[in-house]
Amino acid sequence: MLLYSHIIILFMQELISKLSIRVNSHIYLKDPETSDLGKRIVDGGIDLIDEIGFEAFTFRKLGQHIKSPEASIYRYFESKHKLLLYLMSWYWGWMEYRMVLGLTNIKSPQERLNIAITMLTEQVSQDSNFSHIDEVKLNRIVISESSKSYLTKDVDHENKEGVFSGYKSLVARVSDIVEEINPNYKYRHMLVSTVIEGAHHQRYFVEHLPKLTDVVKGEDAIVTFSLQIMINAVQGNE
Amino acid sequence: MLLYSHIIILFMQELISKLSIRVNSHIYLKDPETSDLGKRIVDGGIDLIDEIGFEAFTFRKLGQHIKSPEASIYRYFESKHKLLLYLMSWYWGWMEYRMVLGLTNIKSPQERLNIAITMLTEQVSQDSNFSHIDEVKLNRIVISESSKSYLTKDVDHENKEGVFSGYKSLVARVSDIVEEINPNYKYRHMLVSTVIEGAHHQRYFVEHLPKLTDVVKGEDAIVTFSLQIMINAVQGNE
DNA sequence: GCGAATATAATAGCATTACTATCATAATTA
DNA sequence: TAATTATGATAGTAATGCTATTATATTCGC
Repeated sequence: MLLYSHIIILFMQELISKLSIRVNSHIYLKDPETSDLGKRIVDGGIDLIDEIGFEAFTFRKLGQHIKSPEASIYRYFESKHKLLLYLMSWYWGWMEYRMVLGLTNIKSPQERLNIAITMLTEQVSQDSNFSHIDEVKLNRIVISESSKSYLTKDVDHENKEGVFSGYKSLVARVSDIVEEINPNYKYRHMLVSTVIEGAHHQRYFVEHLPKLTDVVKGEDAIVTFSLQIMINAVQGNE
Repeated sequence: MLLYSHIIILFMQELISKLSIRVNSHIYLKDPETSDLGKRIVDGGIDLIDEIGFEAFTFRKLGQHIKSPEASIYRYFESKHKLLLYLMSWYWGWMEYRMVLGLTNIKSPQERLNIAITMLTEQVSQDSNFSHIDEVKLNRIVISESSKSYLTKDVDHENKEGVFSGYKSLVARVSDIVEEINPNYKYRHMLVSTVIEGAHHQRYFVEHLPKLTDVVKGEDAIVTFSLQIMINAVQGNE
């Protein structure tokens, strides 16, 4: 029986490794998943943004990094901002995928919420199922750069094109679990997006502005804190 | 008696209007409060960043806006990033000042926490006490640009110079109230910074990504939500 | 296997940005 | 009134954020 489920898991992994995360086509000019250069742009982009930060990152530098001309990169992405949107969108798509898998067959909504929030707020480790992308570096980029993907004057236009739908869909999915537990709670989307964004900020603060956070020995304080906030809010008396 | 306190308030306002918010001297090359041009740079900067956003904002455009040469602005601030730091630092200094005033003579720590969180999360209205700065516009800038002031590769260095001390001191002050109410709560700094940042993000979402938040008729949902999170966490059973 | 289409490389160029430098003139201060 | 200091006017430079052009690979249909 144990062996049998093990085989199923292997089969699923085989299946998953051939799947790719779908990213809204308005983000790119040419789908980077369809070519070797495209993948090198994405991988190299993750590498370089993680290393030097989004402000210092340029397509010229990326070109040097992956040994391809700057102009070739522009055939895939209009601007570095669009590349960032691509990375964020890929990340949320990947997260949602993992979450759906992690929640299958879990009946209790309380347990589902626990799993979802833990997944969203814990430190990410490498996922071998999605070949070429380094999820650990990507997670660091999400932590320090994701706000910049929507805090711009183009948000409204980009939002209309659906570039944030991956994130919104994830938030909606978790909010639905909250609703299942307590249909009277009025702020479920607020709660979920606050906890997700909050956890990212706190991870950044731990590294760079420790006075703004709390480090507790022997536990992942950010996960514990996030779970507490969620549970207290959903089961709250008000 | 009522008239007497009214006179005291007028006297205090008179006093305050002559005070100015102290900003860490590492942020500027020359204190903008000391000259007419300096004030025009700050005011015009607030105006223009609010209008076109921080990405599109340049010192050349600011020069045209305030009808002074670009090079003159560089005598006050090294870069537009430093100007942003200045604005954020001023804002937090102003907030802390208002908070201290708003909390004087309030004994109950619960009530103090309520007042502090309401102040920090509600929509800002014009404060005539601090002459030349438009606090409403500045609050919009804090909402949409403040994350960019620390999400850079220079954080650690800038943090060492004390550039973020205004924000940290405010967070510490509110965290102290939390400690007063429940000294066993382990995550007070996390809680406070999450709620402040979270409220800003939620205000942004209401305008631009409404699917990520909840709008409730007849109340300021962001303030209510923030207060609930605080109270639940501090009085939480865990 | 060959020609046609398509993708990439190599190179150039151009307007804007992010500054720095210089010098003249105005305002302040000793 | 001279000396200092602040501002204005103007220039210049390296890097950024692109677009364009042409040449060379690579892939695809037949």
